[in-house]
Amino acid sequence: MQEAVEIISEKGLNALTMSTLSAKVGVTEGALYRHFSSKNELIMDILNDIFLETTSQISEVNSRKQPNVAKLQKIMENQLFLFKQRPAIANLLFAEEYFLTNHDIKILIYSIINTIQLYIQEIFENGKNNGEFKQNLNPRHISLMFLGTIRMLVMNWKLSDYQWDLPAQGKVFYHSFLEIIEEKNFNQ
Amino acid sequence: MQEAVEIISEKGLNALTMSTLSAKVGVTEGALYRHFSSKNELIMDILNDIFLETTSQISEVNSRKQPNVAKLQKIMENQLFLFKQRPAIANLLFAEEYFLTNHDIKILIYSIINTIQLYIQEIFENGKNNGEFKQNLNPRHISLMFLGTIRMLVMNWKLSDYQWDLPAQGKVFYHSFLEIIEEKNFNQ
DNA sequence: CTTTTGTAAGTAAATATTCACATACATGCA
DNA sequence: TGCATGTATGTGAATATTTACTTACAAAAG
Repeated sequence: MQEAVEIISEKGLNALTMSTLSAKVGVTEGALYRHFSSKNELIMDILNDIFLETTSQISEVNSRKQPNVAKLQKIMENQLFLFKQRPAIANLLFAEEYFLTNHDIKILIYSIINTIQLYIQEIFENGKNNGEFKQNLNPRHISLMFLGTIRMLVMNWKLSDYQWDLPAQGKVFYHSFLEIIEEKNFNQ
Repeated sequence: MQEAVEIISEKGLNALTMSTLSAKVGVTEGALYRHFSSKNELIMDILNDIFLETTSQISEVNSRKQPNVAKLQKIMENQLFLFKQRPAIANLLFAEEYFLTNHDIKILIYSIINTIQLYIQEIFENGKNNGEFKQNLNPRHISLMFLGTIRMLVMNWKLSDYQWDLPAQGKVFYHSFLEIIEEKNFNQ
């Protein structure tokens, strides 16, 4: 699974075939089928790992005793750092198109993104009740905008051939984002 | 090219092969090569059409004598309507992952998205100078957020199997978006 | 009679998956 | 300790299918 993630990170989803994977691992293709009943199962196992890793990271941040503004920043930071370290994660999470014909994988990606979105929505709800964020925010909408911004950032990053630092740019964007959603009169 | 777009709309990018296309058009595969030297050329020709169509639509809106708030709404409306009518356009524009290994196509997609982004950035700049939008907006950042929101919306729509109306939801989102960027004291 | 457009039948390479067979290793039993 | 047995893991070769693309030849059209 690690080697598969590496292939995707380096050469994209299309490059992940049972042949290239077996070559990279150093076994024959048949050996792979001792551990995964199909290529789809392999991909779904990887996605499940990403699911666990991402959600545990987010829920850890979520449980902290911090302002919601700080939580949000930390989540964005973590996520972009993850993408920087292992671009395959972004490749997989942003590849609905690729798995259009594969129902199970599509559903899995959907539930991952959905779960993340709900976590973030919760932060916006709390921050709104808190008085940290403006009262006219729609938590659901703003959480989707937040994720959309991250996605757009990652897309630009990929299309630029990873020429600039993703987490650093993320920070800049986060401040722009905060600028428009934060309640200025808020005092801790 | 029309038939190709239809295949992508109905069954996704993976379903577009020279074989399926020739069957749909009603000719042999060889005949396709009388008109397109390669599959990549076919895709790039389609992308170029989308480029022209989209940018001409946007620049038409841009040239109107309207508040920038209205321009922005019209552009979002047009774009989502386009995606609704021909989902292939969204499939193609949001498939960087798919074309990761194909440099020319990647560049083309990049330049399309970039051009659109710049158009929108201009609207934000004008609206800011105008007093329509808040003065603390970063036009570049906010335009990417705007596009990211559209993209997220389309992604959710696709993952939901097109079960809800994209332009209608877009309208709702646009109002949420406006809520946070609009200068409330602005009078035409 | 030359150019365009088509066909029919091929190509080689790549794809995921399967098969019969081999090896390694741990466990249980004499 | 020595041997048998079962299970996990590997090999190597083959499978059928699909892929983009090509080629030799024919009709059609200006």
